[in-house]
Amino acid sequence: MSNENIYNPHVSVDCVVFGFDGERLKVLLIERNITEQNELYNDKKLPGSIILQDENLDEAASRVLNELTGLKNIYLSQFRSFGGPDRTKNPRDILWLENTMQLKIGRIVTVAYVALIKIDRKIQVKYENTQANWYDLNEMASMNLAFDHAEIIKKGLDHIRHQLDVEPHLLFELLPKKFTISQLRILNDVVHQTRSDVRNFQKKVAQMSYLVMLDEVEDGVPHRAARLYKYKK
Amino acid sequence: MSNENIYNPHVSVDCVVFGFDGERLKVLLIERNITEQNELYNDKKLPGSIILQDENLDEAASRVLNELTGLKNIYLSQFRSFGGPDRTKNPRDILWLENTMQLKIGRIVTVAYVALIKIDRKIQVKYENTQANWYDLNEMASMNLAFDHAEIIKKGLDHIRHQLDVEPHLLFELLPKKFTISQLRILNDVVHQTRSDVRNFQKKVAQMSYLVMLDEVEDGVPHRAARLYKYKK
DNA sequence: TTTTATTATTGTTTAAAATACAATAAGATG
DNA sequence: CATCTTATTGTATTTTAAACAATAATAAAA
Repeated sequence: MSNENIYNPHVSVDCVVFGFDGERLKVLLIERNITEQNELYNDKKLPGSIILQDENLDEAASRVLNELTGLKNIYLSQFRSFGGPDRTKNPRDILWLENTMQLKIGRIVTVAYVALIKIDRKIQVKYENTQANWYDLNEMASMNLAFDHAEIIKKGLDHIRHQLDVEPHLLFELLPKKFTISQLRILNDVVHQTRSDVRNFQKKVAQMSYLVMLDEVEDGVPHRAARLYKYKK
Repeated sequence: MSNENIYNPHVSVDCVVFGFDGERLKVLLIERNITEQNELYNDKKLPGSIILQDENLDEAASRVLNELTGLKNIYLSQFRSFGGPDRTKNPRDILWLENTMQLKIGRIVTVAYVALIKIDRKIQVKYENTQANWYDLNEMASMNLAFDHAEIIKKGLDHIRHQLDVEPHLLFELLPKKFTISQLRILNDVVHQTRSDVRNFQKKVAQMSYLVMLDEVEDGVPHRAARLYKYKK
């Protein structure tokens, strides 16, 4: 079809965008509505799409994430590709793809990216009928996800856990600009699946020269307010 | 062309296979001979090729590596994809692809794999005109490599360095079945780009319950022979 | 104002791991 | 037997990680 000149329908990108709500890790998903035999069916998918012919993979990921969520200047990092011949075999997915893309779709190899962002960033959808929302990672099991997106999310989570071991500074991408040491500790524990000691954690933090204590405390808590810090590399 | 039914000419796999010769890390490359305007031109490429339509990525990597090197039962692990629209723009590469594949080739996204193997494994090429050899990683800079294979090798090396931090047991894939502690230490230093202390390393080794001391010593050295060990998980 | 409840903040002791450092033993060769 | 080369081994020190609880600050309730 004519779109083949613009799109490369054999390769796509998908973005696994993580956020942190103060207690748990969340992932950003797009609502998908499919009418199948006059029944409205609703499920979720990762922000992703096929690439353009004249576009490298990183550019494609940034573009697609922006088109579907309005997010800009997000540091996306490629972590894995998924390309089994069966990943585009679900009739519901095929139907949706052909409706959305106006293209005959065969096998698609997708290149997956992860990003860590502050959960309060504004999500602004550009197309009607599209909606993007944060979902709890613990609820993935009971959620209807398109294609092999459940597997992609799981692998993405594995990847950031490793990545945050290697580059601990990336943690601060998930926190608000001003945060308390408790927030940092809870996030750290969620990511590493540990329960760290409050005093020992404080000691570690004291050695982080890139952590700047502010002259402010948190607001709106019904008890003693904690001091705020910011990250400065 | 008719091969499109069998091959998926938009996606390929490439294998970065590492070996260790006792002193340095090596990578396995395929010789490539191209006749260009009656001039014979010689360079190297990674073992890799486009995938089949009905084949997942891991299977494709195993198949292609076997076809080009005779290696079987190699643990290949995917580490990154490369898909810039310019990666198949070199006329020499285009010519070679179309001659070899009998296909009109456009843009190809390649999914790259790494493997660690014992350098004494038999390499047996199945096609005439093809040859596979080990090359020193330190000589990459002065070597003619096809496509973006220089970059892929560099990223592959980065990847195994990280991977070996996380799973140190993978080191033993690179050593012969029986090895000395010196060999293990030198390999470890090459991989981590360190110079470890002989005594401290011995101490670490003593705690590795999966290292079995054999009742044998190395052979053919013009000085005191070192004891041999084997790895047993 | 006082009491109560809730979370914030802070040190010390002990155990484990990493580092620095060199003398002696074993075997090969002439 | 003397010499050369590499293998093998221990101790002291520093650094890092882990275990463990009392007091301070503030908000809310009495």
